[in-house]
Amino acid sequence: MTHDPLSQVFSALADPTRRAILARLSRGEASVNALAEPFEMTLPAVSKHLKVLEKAGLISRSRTAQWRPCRLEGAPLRGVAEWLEAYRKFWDGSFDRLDDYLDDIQKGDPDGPRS
Amino acid sequence: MTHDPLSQVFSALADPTRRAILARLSRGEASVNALAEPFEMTLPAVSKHLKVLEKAGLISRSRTAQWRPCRLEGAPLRGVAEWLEAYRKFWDGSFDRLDDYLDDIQKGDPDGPRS
DNA sequence: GAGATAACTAACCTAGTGGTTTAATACAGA
DNA sequence: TCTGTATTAAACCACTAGGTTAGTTATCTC
Repeated sequence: MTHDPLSQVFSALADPTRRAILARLSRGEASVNALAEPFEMTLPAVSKHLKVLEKAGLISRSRTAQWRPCRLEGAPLRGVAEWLEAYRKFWDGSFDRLDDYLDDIQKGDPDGPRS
Repeated sequence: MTHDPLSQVFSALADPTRRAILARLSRGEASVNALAEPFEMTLPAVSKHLKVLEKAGLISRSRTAQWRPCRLEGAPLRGVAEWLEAYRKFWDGSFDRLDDYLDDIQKGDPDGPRS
């Protein structure tokens, strides 16, 4: 895997188990055991997922006795949001009519539909 | 690996070459050769990246003679935006985190912070 | 100190990814 | 029909990812 930050974040999010972990953490800190409970897989597997999330900056871990509670860190998602914003016009329905209009008046544009 | 749509989209976006291809396509349709030109890698490698993007629904391909022009399809990004929106309060400083957090606790939604 | 509990590491397996080279396919034009 | 161009397919390789089991470390409690 390429290790530029955005790629790491996208890669971390490309797994439903890890997204479920983030969803759980969005409701508050949780221990590894608590996070692993809903899944069929073993604890080391969950531990690996957590390491992926941690390397992407999406979670942080503190230490309380033998527990290492995980906390959601949303900051990397800002990069995703910024990347996504550049493409908003390609998926946001409220732009559809504008796109149609531009397509209409730009028929035959050699550089493409929206150059 | 996982074949749920959102995972496929995130996975497709987790590669800088593929994101660069999307950036290029955001300025209009392009042939495979044109898309491959900025990269060091061989043409079959680019062709594979395009296949990944196509399976994720992020591009479509038409046929004009021996050319297979690619076009950006933004629809799958809406799913990303919706997923991301649920976490906005964790990265957008303009949100009042405590209020949102309390709202979510009261809803007791198990699937995510705001879904 | 002796368990019990929480979490991690190590070693391993299978399958997938990203790249290559070489060969095949599809089409345009002379 | 032959040739050049655009693109994909096949076979292969090194590396990574996601999972397992078994063993280790850290800490609490008795």
